[in-house]
Amino acid sequence: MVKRVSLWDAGCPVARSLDVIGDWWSLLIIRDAFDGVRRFNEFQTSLGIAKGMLATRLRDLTQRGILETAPASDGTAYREYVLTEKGRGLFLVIVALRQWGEDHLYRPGEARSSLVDTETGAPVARLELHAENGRPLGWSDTRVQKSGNG
Amino acid sequence: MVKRVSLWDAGCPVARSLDVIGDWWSLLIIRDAFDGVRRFNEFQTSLGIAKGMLATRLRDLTQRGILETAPASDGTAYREYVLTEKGRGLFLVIVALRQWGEDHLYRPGEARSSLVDTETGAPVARLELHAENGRPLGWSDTRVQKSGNG
DNA sequence: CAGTATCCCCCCTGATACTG
DNA sequence: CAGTATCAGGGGGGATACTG
Repeated sequence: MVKRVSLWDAGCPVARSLDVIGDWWSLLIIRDAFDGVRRFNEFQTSLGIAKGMLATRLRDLTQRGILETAPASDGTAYREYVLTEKGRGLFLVIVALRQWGEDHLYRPGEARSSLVDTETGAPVARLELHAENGRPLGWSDTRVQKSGNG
Repeated sequence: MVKRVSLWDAGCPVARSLDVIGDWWSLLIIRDAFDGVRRFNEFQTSLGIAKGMLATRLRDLTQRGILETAPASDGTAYREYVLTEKGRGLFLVIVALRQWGEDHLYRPGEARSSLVDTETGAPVARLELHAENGRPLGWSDTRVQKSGNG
């Protein structure tokens, strides 16, 4: 972000997404937002981020339509930061990152958080890609069809 | 990466993943690798990245077990960079980023690449989260169960 | 609590030149 | 082609102080 080189115009949705949220802090802020964090100070202590950086990131994410501010729910004069619908659309990105981390970045038995179905308390099913007809698809079963850059 | 602050130890798989691939260039390199890019120069021209940066990133990703080098398939003395199984595990992260970009970052009719089923040529199905029993799950139907930091 | 303002360093990143 | 080496800059990012 505030990118020296922008791949926005490359015609690849992956690059364009990264242009918007592809920096270290943004996705962590968004992750916290999904976990119910709403206040400036909550983000700050949760992430250990410098206040100035946090203010900048919060402002950027708001300008990009990923967060929006709302009056504080506790009646104080402060703002709260909540995900917009566009921001909530990033849920699967977070889930995919979580799944990969669980798969490849932990030693067996090492403590970690997990995502569960609120209704049953059971872990959610693994994320999978499918074809139109429901057939499971691996990376080698797909191809990027270019109308611009892939 | 080469992070001043590391959230590796926070017990959150999302943070740990971002610690490994959470910078601008890494995911773009990985995206290219999924698209069949293998050679140093291919990456360089495809991304417009500086050679020094590319060399560093390639080395980092290799050290982290996401890429590995192989002898050039054309018989030259050079190396090729290919995804390991761990690297291929990032497929769904790329797909999720692509889907979000398509959903929220393009004007109607704007040219962009898309992911299709090689066998049928049809676009892949939308990525979705499900419960153990197959019920579709939205972000509000889930909860992060902490055993560490969420 | 929720920021803004300031200072400052370091490293990310690009550009260029050089080597095998 | 596939890198390595070196230089230079800009801004990401932390720390601290200040304000409402």
